[in-house]
Parts: sequence; C-alpha cells; structure tokens
Amino acid sequence: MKQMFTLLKEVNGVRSGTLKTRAGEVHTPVFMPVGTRGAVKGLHPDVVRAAGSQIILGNTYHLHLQPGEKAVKALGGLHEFTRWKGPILTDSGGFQVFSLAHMNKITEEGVTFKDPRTGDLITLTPEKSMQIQIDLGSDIIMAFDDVVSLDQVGRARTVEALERTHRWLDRCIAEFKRLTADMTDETRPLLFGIAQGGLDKDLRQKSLELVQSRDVDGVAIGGLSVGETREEMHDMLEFLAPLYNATKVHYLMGVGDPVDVRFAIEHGIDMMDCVLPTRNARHSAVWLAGDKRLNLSIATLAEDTGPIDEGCDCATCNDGFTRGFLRHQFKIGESLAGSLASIHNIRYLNRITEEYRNS
RNA sequence: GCGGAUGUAGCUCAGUUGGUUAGAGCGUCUGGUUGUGGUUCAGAAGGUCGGGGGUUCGAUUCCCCUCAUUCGCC
Repeated sequence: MKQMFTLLKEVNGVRSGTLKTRAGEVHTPVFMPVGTRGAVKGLHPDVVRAAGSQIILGNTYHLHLQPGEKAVKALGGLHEFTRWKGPILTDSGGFQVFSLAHMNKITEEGVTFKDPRTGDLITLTPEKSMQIQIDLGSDIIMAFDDVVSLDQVGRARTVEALERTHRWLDRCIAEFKRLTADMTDETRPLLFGIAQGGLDKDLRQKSLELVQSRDVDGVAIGGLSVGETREEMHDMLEFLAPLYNATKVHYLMGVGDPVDVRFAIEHGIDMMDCVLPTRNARHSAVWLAGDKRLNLSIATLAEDTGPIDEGCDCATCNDGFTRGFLRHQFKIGESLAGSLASIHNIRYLNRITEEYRNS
C-alpha cells in the first residue's frame, strides 16, 4: 500500500502531518465531529466546515439499518447524500457490538443484532462491514473489531476479543483488497486497523505491533474511553506513545474531552473523534477557555448579555448570540440552542488541534 | 350585605373511615455523558399544610373564628 500519511514535523512528541484521502487532504492533528446517521446533529455541513472541521465520521451500523447502504448508494454515496464536501470516515459497527451488547450475539463469524426498530435480525461480519462501508462511499474505512468492557466480565474476555479482532482484521484486509482491486491509490478509500487490549499493557503492545505489521493505512486505538478512569487512559496513552509506527497515522477512537484531546496529541495521536461536543451542547454544556464547563441553562444567565466565551471565534460567539438568548432557547426546548452550542463546542476542539498544528 | 368554592414546595396541584421523617410534575441548584439507543441520566435543596383557637393520646384531615382569593345572588 502506498503511504498516504506524511509526517511534517514532530516536536516533543506532538506530531503534525497530512493524511491524503480521495476526498481531500486532512491536516493533523485533527478532531472529527460525529455524524452517525449522515448529519452532525442539528448542523448544516457548511457550518461544520466553517467551525474548522476537515472530516466527519459516519456510522456503518446506523446507516446500514436506516436507510441502508443501497439507498445511500442510489442517492450518490455518502458525500452526495449528506452534502458534506470533505472526507468521511466510517466506523465499522464494531463499537455497537459493545455498546449494544445486551442485544447481540457474537460468534467467530460475526455479530447478529436485532434491529431495535423493526425487530429484524441483522448479521454483521468483517466482510459485510467492508462491503457496507464501500457501498456507503466512505473515504476511511475502519476494520470490524471486537470491543470489550473493562469490568470484570470484560477482562475475562479481553484476550479472546483481542485475538478475534486480529483474525477479523485479516479478513477485513482481504475483503477490502478484493473490493478495491480495480481502484488506484488516488481513487481507493483508506483502511485503518484497530488495536485493542483493554488496560493490559502487554496485550496492548502486542495488539499494536500486530496491527502495525499489517497492510493498513492507519492504526487506531480502540477500546479506550469506555468507562476507565482518566488516569488509566492517560497511563495507557503514555505507554503506547513510543510504540507507534511513526510513518502511519494514529487515531484514538472516541476521545473528545479537551483535557484528553490535549494529552492524546502530546502523546503521538493524530486523529480523534467524539460525540461529546455535540451531545454536551444539546444538553446545554459548553466549554470555556481553560477547559472549563458552563451550563447554559442556569437561571443566573437569564440576563447575561455576553457571548458564550469572550475570546471565542466560533460563529455563535461572533454573531452576537448572548448567553441570555441561548439560556432562553434551551429552557423552551428550541433546538437552535443545541445547534448554536454545538458550533461553539466543535470550534473549541478544532481550535485546540489548530494550536498544536500551528505551533 | 348574603351564599358557595378554594387556600399544601418558587409555580400547578396530589394527599379521609385523624396515625412515624407531608408527595408529584415543572422550576432551581449540583454532578455525569468520551468509535451517539435522538427533548438525556443521577442526586440535592426547598413546606409554620393561610392565621388563631378548640376537640383528641395525636389534626393538612373534624369543629369555631378570622384573613385572602374567586364565583354567584341582592
């Protein structure tokens, strides 16, 4: 596989580089807002772009269930469908195996879900996940992995999940190559492998080495930010930092708390995604300079004439929306409030990555 | 003036054969949310039960007086 990532510089463990995709270049470090079902909730794609986003994430599991990859393909693929003009990364559905664990059955072949909407049984396998992501028109395809919780039940399964993830990775690679055989390096999507291993450093190292030994465009760290303490996660990131293959891009999945974003970037991570900026925003929580949090619906903001954050350059703060107005819209349940706060939070994370990129 | 109805948490109201620390929703406040099960989840604070008197072992509950609000009739 041709090398699609170019490391431009590395200073004190902080990397900056360029990832080439068929839908455009991505400058790293980068944060990716999540648009599970084809839209970053409540936001016009242009607004997401204007907040400094370069790439967004979509979800195989959700889009497969509704409207289905056939419909997306018929509508021109994810880009035409969503009107997002930049690169799109799709999650493989592996995480849903974990987050919806109470309603699925995992075997060596794959995972069988019950569609919560229709009750239909849905089977997802490594091959199927690749096919769906190709049909969706994804620019960065994630391997189908087996994520485990970090509690006692999960620990017992960690090794099994790890080994299965590795076997599934090889199946993903084989299927990916088959599906992209007629494509060039300029027209093919990228494929990322995922390292697992829970909080076991030995397993993590082995998993990372295995993934990096395979023919993938990027390496992702999965199975973190799933309930462990911040200390545990940081400790693992610190441990992994010197073990990465420097020529590949490093994607930490599911992390988006500003404190964690900074820590990750300072420990060799190039890409991250998270629902936190948008989910928190819809629940009226915004970030302020210094990684502080503010609840926009508290009564003391009722007559506050200031913007969310004085020094912020996001569209919401720039356009003069006051805390008093936002608090009011949150109180009456107007979704504009969540949209405006989402813009702010996404911008906040993007600004962090920009600072590292430009430093 | 006469008659009726209603007064319980900041708001809207539950709460009888009188019985421990009087409840709910909303609101307020605090915390949570990390590869999205969509208007979230958890917790906390907050009440002289309009006021006074009486009956009773014990009254938000029964009786009397009074105040307030409200409706109807002269």
